[in-house]
Amino acid sequence: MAATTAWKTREIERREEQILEVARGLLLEHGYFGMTMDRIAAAIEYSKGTLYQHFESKEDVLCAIALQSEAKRLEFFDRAAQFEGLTRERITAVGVAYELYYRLYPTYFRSEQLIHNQEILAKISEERRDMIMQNAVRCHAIMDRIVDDAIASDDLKLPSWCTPPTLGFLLWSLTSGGYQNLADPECLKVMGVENGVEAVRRSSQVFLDGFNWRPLTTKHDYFAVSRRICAEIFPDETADAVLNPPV
Amino acid sequence: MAATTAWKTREIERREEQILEVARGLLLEHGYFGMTMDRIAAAIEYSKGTLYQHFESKEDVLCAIALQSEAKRLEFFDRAAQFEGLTRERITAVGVAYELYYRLYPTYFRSEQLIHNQEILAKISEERRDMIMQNAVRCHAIMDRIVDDAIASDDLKLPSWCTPPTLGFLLWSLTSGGYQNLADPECLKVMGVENGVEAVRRSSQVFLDGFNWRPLTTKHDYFAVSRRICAEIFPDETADAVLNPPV
DNA sequence: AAAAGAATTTGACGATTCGTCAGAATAGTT
DNA sequence: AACTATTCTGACGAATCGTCAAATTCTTTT
Repeated sequence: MAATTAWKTREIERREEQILEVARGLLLEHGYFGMTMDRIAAAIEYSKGTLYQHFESKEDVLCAIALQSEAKRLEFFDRAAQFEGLTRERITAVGVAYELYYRLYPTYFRSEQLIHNQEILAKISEERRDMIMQNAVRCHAIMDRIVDDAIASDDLKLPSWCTPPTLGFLLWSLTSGGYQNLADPECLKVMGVENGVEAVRRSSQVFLDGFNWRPLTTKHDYFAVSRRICAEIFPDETADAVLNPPV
Repeated sequence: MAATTAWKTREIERREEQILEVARGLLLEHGYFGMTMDRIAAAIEYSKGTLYQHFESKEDVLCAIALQSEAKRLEFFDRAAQFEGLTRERITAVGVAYELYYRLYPTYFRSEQLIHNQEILAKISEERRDMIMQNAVRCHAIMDRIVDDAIASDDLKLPSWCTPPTLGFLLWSLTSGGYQNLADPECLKVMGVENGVEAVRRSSQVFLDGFNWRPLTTKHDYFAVSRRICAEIFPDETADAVLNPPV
C-alpha cells in the first residue's frame, strides 16, 4: 500500500500556500472576474484538476484568502487586547490595531470585503464558513470584553438603548464603514475628504467622548497613548517612521 | 422612410420599466448570479436580442436598478433639505430621510451596495456612471450645505483636522456602515445587536454631541424633532404607525 | 392592395469559464 | 519487473454572456 508520505504532505502544503499567493495576486491585479481558475492553474504550473483537489470551488479559494486576512486581523486584535491600561486606552489599542491592519495590508482588507457577500458565502464549504464566523466572533468578543470592563470600573455608563455589543457594533460600523469608503476611489472623489484615516481615528475618539467614556479626550492625551501602543505592541509594524505614531 | 412612431416610443419605455421590474425581482430572489439575461428575457416574453437593445450588458441593467434606488434616496434627501429649523435639526432630517429610505426600500438599499464594486462599475456605459456619480455628489452637497450653515451660525465649530466634507463623510460612514452591517444576517449574528436601526439613529446624535453641534441632545428633544420631520416632510411614508415616529 | 423598403425582433452561435472525471502518469511495494 | 495505490491531467459538459445574420413586422409608395 502506497500511503501519502510526509514528504508528499509537505509538498502539498507548500503548493497550497503557492496557490493562495498566486490567487491573491490575480485578485488584486485583475479583480474577481480576472481571477480565473485556469489562470491560477497555469501560474502554479499544475493542472486545474490538481487545483480542485485543494479547493472545491473558486469561491473557496477566495474565502481561503479572506481567512488569511481575518487571521491577521485577529492576531492584531489579540495583541491589542494585551495592552494594559485604562479601559479607554485599551479600546484605543484595538482602534490602532485595526488602523494598522488597514494600512499595512490593504489587499487583505479588500479580500475581506469581498466575502461579505452572501452569494459567495453560500458557495463555500461549511468548514471554512465556520472558521470565518469564529474569527469574526472573537474580534467582537475582544471589544465586548473591554466595554464590559469599562462599565464594571465605572469608566463608562451606557444609555439604556445601548448594550455593550451594540457599542461594539457602532464603533465597528464607523471604522469599517469609513475604511470601506476610503478604499473606493469613486467614493473618495464624491466625498472630497482628505486624511481619511486620520479622520476615522480622531472621530472614533469623538464618538467615545459622546458616550462619555472616561477619561475624555479633553483630560487625556490619546495621541501619546497611541504612540505608546505602537511602541509596545506593534514595534515591528511601526518601525517605519510613517506609521509611528499614526499620522 | 419608416421612422419610429410615438406609439412605438411609448411601448419601448413601458418595456424598459418592465425589464427593470423583472430584473429587480430576480436580483432579490436569486442574487447577482441568479439574475441571468436569459431569465430576464424569458420573463418579459421578448428575446435576448431585444433586451440588449435596451441595455448594453448585464451590469448596465444592474446599474439602471441602482440608479432608480439612488434617485429615490436623492428625492428623500432633497425633501429633508427643505425642512426649516436649527442646523442640527436639519441634519437630523437628513438622518431621518436615510433611515426611512433604508427601512422602506431595503431592496433599493441592497442594489446600491452592489454597484459599489469597481468591477461592475468598470463595465457600464459612461453615461450611466456619470449619472450615478452625480446623484452621490448631490446627496453629499446637501449635507455639506447644512454643515457650512452650522459653522456660519456658530452652532458648530469643527476641529482643525475636520473639514465640512469630512464630517459628512464620517456621518455617512457611521450610518451607511451601520445599515450595511445590519443588512447582512451573518454580521448580525456575530455582533449580537438588537434594535440596530434605533442604535444607528441615536448614535448619530451621540456623534454630533461629540462634535458639540448645538443644541446638544441634553438641551433639545430630537425625538420630538424627528416626529415633526416625519409629520411634515414624510407624511405619506410614515402614515403606517410603525414608522411614525421612528422606533 | 400589392410591392418595396425600413425598423425591429429573434434565437442559434462563438467565446469564456466553471467544475468533473476517465484515463495517463507517477510513486511505492513485493 | 510486475503490480497496486495514489496523484495528476486536460478534454469535456454545462451555463452564461453578448453578437449578428436572417426572419418578421411595420410603414410608405405606387
